[in-house]
Amino acid sequence: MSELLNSSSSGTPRVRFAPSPTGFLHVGSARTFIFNWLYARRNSGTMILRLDDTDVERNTDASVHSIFEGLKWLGLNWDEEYKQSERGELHRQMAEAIFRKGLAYRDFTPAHTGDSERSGTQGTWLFNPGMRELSREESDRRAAAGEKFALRFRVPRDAGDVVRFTDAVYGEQIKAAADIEDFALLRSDGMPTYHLASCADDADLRITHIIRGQDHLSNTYKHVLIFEAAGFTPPQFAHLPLLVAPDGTKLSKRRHGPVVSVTTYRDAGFLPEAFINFLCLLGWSPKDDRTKMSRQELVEIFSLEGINRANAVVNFKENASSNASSALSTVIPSEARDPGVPYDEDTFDPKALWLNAEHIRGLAIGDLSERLLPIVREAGFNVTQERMVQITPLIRERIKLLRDILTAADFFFVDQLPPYDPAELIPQKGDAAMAQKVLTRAKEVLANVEFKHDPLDRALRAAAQELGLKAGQMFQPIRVAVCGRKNAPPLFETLEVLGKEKTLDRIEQATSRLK
RNA sequence: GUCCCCGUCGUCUAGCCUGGCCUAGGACAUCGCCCUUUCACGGCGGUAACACGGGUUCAAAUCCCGUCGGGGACGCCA
Repeated sequence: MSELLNSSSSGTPRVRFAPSPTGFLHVGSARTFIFNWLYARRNSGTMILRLDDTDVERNTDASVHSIFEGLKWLGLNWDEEYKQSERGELHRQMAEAIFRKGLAYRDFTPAHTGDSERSGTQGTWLFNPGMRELSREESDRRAAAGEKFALRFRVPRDAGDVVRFTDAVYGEQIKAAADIEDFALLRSDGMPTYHLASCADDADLRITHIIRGQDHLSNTYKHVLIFEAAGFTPPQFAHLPLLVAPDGTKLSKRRHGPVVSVTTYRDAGFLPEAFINFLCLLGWSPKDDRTKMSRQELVEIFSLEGINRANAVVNFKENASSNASSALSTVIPSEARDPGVPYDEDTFDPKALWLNAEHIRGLAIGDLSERLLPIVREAGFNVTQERMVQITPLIRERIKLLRDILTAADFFFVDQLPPYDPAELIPQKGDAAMAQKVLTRAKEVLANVEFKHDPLDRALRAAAQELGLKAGQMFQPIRVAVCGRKNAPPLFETLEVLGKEKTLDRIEQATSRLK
């Protein structure tokens, strides 16, 4: 019944992402943003970004940058933006209103006292003795005398009192008021706490759906209390299962390293759309067999019903991440990083990698080459756009991360091939002499053939037959001579793109290496 | 310690609400085969899960209870 009233009266949804800028944007936060965004876009709603910067001590500009940077990369936008620190007046007004109704009281207990006694005490702390019962007169007198106090919510204490709400994901939630402590609304310096500020803003901004991490599920009882005390109907809640590390604990930068930071994925060469796709599949399902989905597709099919309740593991390699890439701390701007330190593919969740490769394969050549070009140039190679367009089709199905272009197509970019083991030139069931014979013949043949796929194909196959070799035995030495390794794109296409001059030059060099 | 949440292949998940169509489906990873000039892509196939114990029922992954396991919250942090 209440659900009906709520949804019919709320009009278009208004959702918000409210990070506290105390660190880089991490993957869990990004997912929360995405789910909110998807919900807003799906239902023609409004997406609001609110910086919950109430904690002056811990907020940093760098963190705000990191959040914006991450969201920008993901291509996620928002319609309204607020800073909680600029809305203090609103928060105090709500506190005042609650206090005047007698639903909050002043607590003159000095701050930071409960720490040690709490751990020693059996059972839950509920309130500081003596404060909840203080008469209004005495409370006013002490406040007027300038005594510092925190404002606490007067949680109902009658037997049988309960707080309840319906969560779109976790269903009916009921908790005995006796299990909720008298939480603070205002600190003794007059600043609002998170609970108060958050609720005041959510009410003021007419937020209709609060979609956030499940770590807030038990805070929600307090929020319901605040909303109701201030005379507002609480919004709808939808709590998301947490993203956890392979060890089952909440993702944290300290413990798990850069794999929890969004910019790490960007710098490693993930496609934003693939990364979004991956994140969506953690804790949400389209309920059919689809896995690869475009942003548009996600907007079309996203719904709160598809969210599940169990925590989802981001299956990265813990050791690899903390050792191999600790130097790549995401706090350091990308320019400052050592480009020589490669991202280890093994650190990432294999499904993220696969999805990325899947999205890469789905990209048009022009699009992909445009994304590849800056990476290649940043690595110090001089490559034209035209050339990149030629190379791209040869590696599109061979890379998982954009940065893989650097290792997959290196031989196109350099003048001189890095040293390789001449033994690689020797074909299957052959010897150095055979390799020598192949390369010598190849040189002659290639000197007089048009460097296009079909003529190359015909000429080299014919040469193989002449020499009494299998095609593979013919191609392998040439491939290694030209690419510097056995595993490479198809030979004829490669030769065509590489050109006659470089090809002949490299074969020449290979023959001398064989000696 | 108190309260809350969760528990299907190694991982992400479908199925659970509305018991039978589930000898539990898909995807990634892994293994094998095929395709093939290498690699990759692609195709085909294999290994692999209802945490456990009790109920209820003709019938339980699905409903109930308990146990165990995991996670989260209990701040004048957010």
